[in-house]
Amino acid sequence: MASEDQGVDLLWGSRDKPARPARLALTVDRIAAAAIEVADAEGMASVSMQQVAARLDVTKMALYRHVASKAELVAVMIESAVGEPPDLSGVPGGWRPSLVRWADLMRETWRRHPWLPAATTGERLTGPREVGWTEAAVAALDGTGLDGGERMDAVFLLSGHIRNTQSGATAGTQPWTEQKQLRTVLHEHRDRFPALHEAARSINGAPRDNGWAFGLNRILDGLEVLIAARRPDPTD
Amino acid sequence: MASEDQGVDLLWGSRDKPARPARLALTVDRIAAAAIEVADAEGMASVSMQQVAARLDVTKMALYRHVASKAELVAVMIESAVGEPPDLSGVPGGWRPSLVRWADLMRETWRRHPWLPAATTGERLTGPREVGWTEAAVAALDGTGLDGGERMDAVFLLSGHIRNTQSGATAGTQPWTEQKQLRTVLHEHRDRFPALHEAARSINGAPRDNGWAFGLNRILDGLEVLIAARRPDPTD
DNA sequence: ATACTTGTGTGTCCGTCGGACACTGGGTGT
DNA sequence: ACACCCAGTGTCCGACGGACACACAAGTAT
Repeated sequence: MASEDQGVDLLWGSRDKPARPARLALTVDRIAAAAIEVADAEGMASVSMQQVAARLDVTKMALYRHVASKAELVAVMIESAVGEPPDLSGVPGGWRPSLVRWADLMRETWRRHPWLPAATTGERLTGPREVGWTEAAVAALDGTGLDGGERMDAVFLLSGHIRNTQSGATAGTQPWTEQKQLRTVLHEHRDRFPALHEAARSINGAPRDNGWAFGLNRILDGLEVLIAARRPDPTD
Repeated sequence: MASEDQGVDLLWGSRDKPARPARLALTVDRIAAAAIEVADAEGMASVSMQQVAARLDVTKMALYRHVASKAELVAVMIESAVGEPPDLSGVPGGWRPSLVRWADLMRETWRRHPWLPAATTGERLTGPREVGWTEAAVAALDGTGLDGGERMDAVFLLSGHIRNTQSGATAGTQPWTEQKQLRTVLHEHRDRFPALHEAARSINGAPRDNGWAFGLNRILDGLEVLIAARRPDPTD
C-alpha cells in the first residue's frame, strides 16, 4: 500500500527532501506538535484533522500535503511524544535496577501523554525512537543468560504491564476501587462475588496505583527466578 | 447520566421487565448476537448501528428501542461474549494450576472473539459475568496469605498479560518478528539497535506466541516468590 | 520582463458514523 | 368500536476521514 510505505519513509527519514527548502509555515513537526497539544488537553478522541488544522489556522486538507493519512499523523505524534530513548548505561546494579529505571522513565512519559498507551496498541507503524526505547530495555538484559526471544518477551511483558496500569487505559478486570458505581453494585451482589467483596472490603480507602508496583515487583521477581536458573554457578 | 444508569440496570438485571411480553422479533439478545457475529467476522470497526441493523433486516433506529447507545450495545456484546465464568473448584494442586486453568479459559474465549481484548479496555460498563471471571481468579488465591489488594493486583496483572498477548491487540513494543516491514527496517539500522538486532536474529523463524507462555510463567513465578515469603513456616 | 513549472494551501463534495425526533401502523384493554 | 401504546420507520443533523479540482505564490528558463 502506497500510504504505508510513505509512512515508513517519513518516520525513518529516507524520504526525499523537498527539492526547495520549505518556504512556508506548515511542516510535519508543527502539525505533530499541534496534534499532541490537542491530545494532551482534550484526549485522543478530539484529535481530528479539522481540530488540528484549526489550531494551526489552516484548512484540514492542507494537512494532507504533509501527512498521508490520519494514521500517519498519529504515528508521527507518537514518535514525537515518546521522546529520545533513555541511556541506561550509567545505572549501577545490573539488569534489575536498569529495568526499574527504564520502566519509571517510560511511565513518566506516558503520564505526560495519557493518550500514548491507547495510541500505541493495535497494528500501526513504529518509529525509530519507539524502537530505541525497546533497544535500551533489551540491552539492559544483556549478560543475563536469557536468549534473544526471552529478552524480547521480558521487555514485552514489562512494557505491557506499564501500559495496563497507566492512566485510564485499562478497566474491566481492575480498579473497581475507583469506580464507585461498580463498588456499589459489587456490594449489592456480595453473595454472588464473595471473594471479590472480601478483597475489595479489605482495601477500603487505601491509596491505589492500579497495581503498578505490585506487578512490577512480581515480574522482576519472576525474571530473577529464571535468570538465577540460567546461571547455576554464580561465578561473578 | 441517564443512559449510563440505564446501562447498569440493563446489565445487572434490575430494569423493569416490559409490562407486556415482547411480541415481536427484536430483543437485546438478538441484537447482541448479531453484533457479535459482525465483530467476529469483520472486526469491531465494522460494528456500526447500521451494520448490525442490516443483519437483522431492520432500521438502525429500531435498535435504539432496546439499547440506549452504542456504548451500551458494546457492553452487552461483551457481557454476552465472555460467557459464564468458569468453576475452578475442581482444579487440583492449589492456586497456581487454578490460575493457569483460568488463564487458558480466558485466552480461549478471547481467541474466539478477537475483538474482546480491545473492547474491554478503557472506561466502560462492566457486567456481572465479566466480574464473575475475576471473582473466580481472586477466589483461586484464597489461602495464599495475600491480602485483598494483592489478590486483586495479581489477577489484574495476569489478565493484563492475557490482553497484551492476545490477537493483534498490541503492537509497538513487541512482535517485530511477525512484522516483516519492521524486521527489514531493523536490519537496515542494525548499528543503531545492536541488542535488538542480535535478539531478533537469534530467534529467526522460531514459532512465536507473543510471549504468552514466557510472561505467564514469569508472573506465576513472581507470585510464588511473594506467597512463599508470606508463609515463612510451611506447616501444611 | 515574461511564460512555465512546481509546490502549498483552499473549497467543494462524498460516504459513513452516532444519534435526535416526529411519524405510523398493528395489537391490546376497555 | 375505541383509544392507547409502543416497536419500528424515515428524515435530518453535525462530525468524521478523505478524494479531487482549483488558486496562487515563488523560482527558473527564456
